Amino acid sequence: MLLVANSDYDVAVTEATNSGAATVPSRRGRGDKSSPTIYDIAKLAGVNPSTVSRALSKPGRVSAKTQKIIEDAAEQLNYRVNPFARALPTGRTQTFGLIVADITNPTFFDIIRGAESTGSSRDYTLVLAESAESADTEVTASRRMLSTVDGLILASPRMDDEQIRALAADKPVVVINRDVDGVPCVVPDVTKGIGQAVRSLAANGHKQIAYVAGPAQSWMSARRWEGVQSASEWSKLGAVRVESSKPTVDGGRYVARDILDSGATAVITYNDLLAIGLMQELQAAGVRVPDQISIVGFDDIFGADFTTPPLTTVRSPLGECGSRAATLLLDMLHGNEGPSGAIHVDTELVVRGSSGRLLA
Amino acid sequence: MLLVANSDYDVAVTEATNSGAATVPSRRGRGDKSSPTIYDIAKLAGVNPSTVSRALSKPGRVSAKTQKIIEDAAEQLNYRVNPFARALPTGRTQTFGLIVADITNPTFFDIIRGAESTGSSRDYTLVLAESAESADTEVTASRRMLSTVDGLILASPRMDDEQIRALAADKPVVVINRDVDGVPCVVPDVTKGIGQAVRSLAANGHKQIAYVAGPAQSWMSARRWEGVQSASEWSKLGAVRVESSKPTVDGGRYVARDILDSGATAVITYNDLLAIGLMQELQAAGVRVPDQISIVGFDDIFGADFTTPPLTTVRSPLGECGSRAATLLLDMLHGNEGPSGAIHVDTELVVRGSSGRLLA
DNA sequence: TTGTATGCGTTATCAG
DNA sequence: CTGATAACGCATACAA
Repeated sequence: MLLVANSDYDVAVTEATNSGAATVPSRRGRGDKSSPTIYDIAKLAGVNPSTVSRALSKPGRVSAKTQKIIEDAAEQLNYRVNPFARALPTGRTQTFGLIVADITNPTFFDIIRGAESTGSSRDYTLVLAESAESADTEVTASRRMLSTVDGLILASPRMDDEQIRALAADKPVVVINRDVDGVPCVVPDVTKGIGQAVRSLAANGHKQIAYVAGPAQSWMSARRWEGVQSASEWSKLGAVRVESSKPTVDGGRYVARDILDSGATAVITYNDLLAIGLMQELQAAGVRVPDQISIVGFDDIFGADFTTPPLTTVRSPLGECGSRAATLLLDMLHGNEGPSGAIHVDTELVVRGSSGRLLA
Repeated sequence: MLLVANSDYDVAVTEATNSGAATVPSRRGRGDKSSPTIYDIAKLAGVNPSTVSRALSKPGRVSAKTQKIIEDAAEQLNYRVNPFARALPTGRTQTFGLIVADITNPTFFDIIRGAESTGSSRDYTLVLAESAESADTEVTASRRMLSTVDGLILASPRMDDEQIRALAADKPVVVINRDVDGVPCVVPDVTKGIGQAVRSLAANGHKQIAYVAGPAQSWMSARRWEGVQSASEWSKLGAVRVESSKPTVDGGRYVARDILDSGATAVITYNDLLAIGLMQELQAAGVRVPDQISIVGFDDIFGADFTTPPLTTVRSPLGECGSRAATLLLDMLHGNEGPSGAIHVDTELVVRGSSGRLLA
């Protein structure tokens, strides 16, 4: 399990000047080593610990005067709340979870980033776990995590709708990259991006286009295939679907043969990794990209522009998805009701060098 | 803050069969909603809660018979310890921290991965935080985190030695990618990899080689420059140092002009990002790689082989560094003394297409 | 508005 | 080997 620490959660500190000698405020009872508690503050401020607790957690439930006294004392002692002690009586942990299929997959990277940064800006700590691409470990990881966090974000979950709803019944849950009925979702609308991609391809003389599919259980892969089909129909292009073994660079390499056999002159892949592997293999076989075959990836991950030619891709605003999911979740944690339908974010085509005019 | 969840920390569960109807074991006093505690187990097992605690935490401090009874009861109730409640009296959190400069930097990715996986295998949860490349936020983040975790790993820290030692005085600390006196360190030994790189360059006819430096505060960048210097001397090559504005792809682009002006025909960069940006810019200017200029990166990050030609690079075993740092830290947490000197791991040259024979 | 008393789930100390 | 009981640090009903 991995946890991303937010940066707040303690009283502002102006580093009490190391003034003179022995005025070190005496710590608690036993071994000096431990950090100050609300009891120390209470003693120093001349109030009851419970008042300190109120002053530091709830705002405005204490007189402005004592509020200031307490804050000053806290600052002077360099006080920080003990998150564990706080979590015990309240049940709230100021923490939310995010489950991804693979921590090292750059696709999830931006999601993580987005979720952690908006979480952090609202004093929440992100707890991260990966499912190792397995639906089973995904549900166990979720279950386990749910007992430790205040809410949960599921990114491209592989488990089935019913299991997701079961989790959502326990604590607030938000899903990314998939539309689950009855559960708040943030899902990129692929139609715009795919539409742009297919029209661009058509304008460049392509007649037959192939879609390299992702994992069978991937809800998103299905949506993307649908998008490619309908856009192709609209643009009067033929569209064929080619299966991949796994959504990785290697998976892209393995699929090169099938692409060649398909007769397509342009291909859209489920994700950028597949596109990169495919392009490498094609080029290694002497196929010129984009002169002979145009390649369009999906997501615009880190490194998509490292290739030669740089990869044309349908950018999915992963960072925004993570960020909006976190916002949604945090709002729910603060009493707001989740939205009824799914929240859609736009995708857009990023034209780089791997797609272009078909040369006879 | 980000936290990577480990996968254990609960009693094995065999999913009590949904046998019949109303035999749901009654939960605690009030609202049914909460999870079972050791009190529930105690009641069900007919023993005292404290005995349950002993049976579940310490091994062998309870009779084999009651041990089994308790474990069975725990399993039946689907019991999981409450980490917060446990942390309170013990101070131990089964958690360790990792501070990196930038979560999205692929260099740290493998470190994170390595640390989290070996941590997880020993029932520890990784807490991750980033310093946003600032020494100041780095030390505050470390301080804050130190109060929440059992130990800390610092990856490529920017703060100065004294601050690191101060942290290490509080709780176990391990440093990666830097040698700090008096603190356990895991640092790649660059001499081997750089030696291989320079000899390979020399063998390919290069006479003058440039090093593109990283951030001024980077301890590692200094070591790498030293390595390049001494290896060049040994191979009778000239070596010049070129400064970069920032250790990113863009930083690499900006430095292209200086490289051309330097007269070097081969360049080794502080990291792969710089190498990739440099290569892109050079190629855009019509320079052929590696025919006219050879480029060697550092680290072998994700995407280093996406480029054309694929990047030759000195691989730094980042994953192993993270893993060994975690092992070290966890050992220290379990009473073992930290090693006296730094632990060194080897680097090695990965020859790909961006380096080769110099064509007149 | 503030103080008092109690509980959160677990471990640790002491008896028995 | 096991049971009672007091912390751990904080929050909260309730009383003042």
